[in-house]
Amino acid sequence: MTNAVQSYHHGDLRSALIEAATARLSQHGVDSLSLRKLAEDAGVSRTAPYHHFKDKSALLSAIAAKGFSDWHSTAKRIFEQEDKTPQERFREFIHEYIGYAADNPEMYELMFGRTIWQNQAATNDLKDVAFPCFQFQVTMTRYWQDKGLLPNNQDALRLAQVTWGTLHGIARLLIDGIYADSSHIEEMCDCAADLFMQKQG
Amino acid sequence: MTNAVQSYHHGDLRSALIEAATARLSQHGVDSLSLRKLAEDAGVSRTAPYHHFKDKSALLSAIAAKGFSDWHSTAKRIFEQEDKTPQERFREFIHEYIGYAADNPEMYELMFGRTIWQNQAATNDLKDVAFPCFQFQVTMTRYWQDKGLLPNNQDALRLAQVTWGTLHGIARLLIDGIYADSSHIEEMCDCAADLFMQKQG
DNA sequence: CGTTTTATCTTGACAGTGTCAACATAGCCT
DNA sequence: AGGCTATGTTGACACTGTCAAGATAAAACG
Repeated sequence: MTNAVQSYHHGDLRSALIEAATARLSQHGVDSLSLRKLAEDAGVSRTAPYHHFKDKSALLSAIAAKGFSDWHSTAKRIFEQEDKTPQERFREFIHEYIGYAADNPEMYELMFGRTIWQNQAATNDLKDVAFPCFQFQVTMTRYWQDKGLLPNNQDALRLAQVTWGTLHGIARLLIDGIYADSSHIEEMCDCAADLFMQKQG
Repeated sequence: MTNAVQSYHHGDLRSALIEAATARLSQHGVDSLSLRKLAEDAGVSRTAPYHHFKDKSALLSAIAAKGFSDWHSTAKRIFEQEDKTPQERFREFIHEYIGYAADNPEMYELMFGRTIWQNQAATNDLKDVAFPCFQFQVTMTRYWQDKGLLPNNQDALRLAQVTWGTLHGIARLLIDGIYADSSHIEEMCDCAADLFMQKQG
């Protein structure tokens, strides 16, 4: 694609690396993602990436950051649909969340996996994108509490952690292939939604 | 410990490897767990482990199997306390589940992480121990439905997947350090329990 | 008992990996 | 024009999982 003249300086290696990494990620998974292969994909030597990313973790964080940015947009779009009832939006959000995870398992694994979060390894750039995304979960939760969909006697932050935890847990059970397969995704989502909104039937 | 005479044949290398691995696991994490180091710990050459485990994944599966076995016992013990009400046991189970994950993060990560489950990599030995453990979750769910703690209009399997998913998700958010820290574990557990048992107050 | 089979352990080797150090190039600024 | 700095290069190191081929000891068998 961007292969005009093979010059000493690549021109936009950083973007090329992220692009190559994203492609490889969705096809072969996060585990088979090596800096050396990415460098080769970009037509550059093994250690060139180190001039754009501190280490492998930093590259992965950059990819995940883009994922969070995308998901944040999707979440907002769903939440701000004025023509639908809060309950409709709530259900849609659940289905979309699980659907996103099921459709992009490797990206989800990267975004919410321990690889980039453990040992405080998360880049500041990553946190800057991810934290607002988490915060939005709390904002939505508070809204649904106000609308009477979720119990009002619970702290919004705790409730957000629990409801999000539920979605996260279901997503991971699906993705990791643990006692749940993708043939019953919709039923699981509905079951979760029903459970949250018990009082409202 | 088991270091009598340094003979050509170790004697019980398989157990020694699992023991060394379990120790290293809890201290340094699953990522820094190499067959070579384990072999060295056991005072044996690099490739000796291959006579007891097909590959690295098989060794990890063996460790996880022990974890499942232990957890299954704990779950049963909690569930079968005749002197406590179903509701008390339900709450205790939630707290114990999250507590186990928080106290043994590396073991939990191994047991429920993608490392040993992805690509159908799970050993039959592992499945033989893990599946009854999953099934027990369904059994308990059905019981709690009968006792009126959980909604009776839901399929037990789906409900088990959702409730377990919740615990799993909370555990992972905690372990991976994503927008939740260990200082509010109890509150999160209570919030989850309240949410599940809404109708019953 | 001696012999043979089998389980176990060894060294050697290979293809990978992330990452550092030292050096090369080229574009930019003064 | 000259130097600074961003970017790219090769070389090297320590580490990984895993296979192949040979060594040893214990167990099985005649």
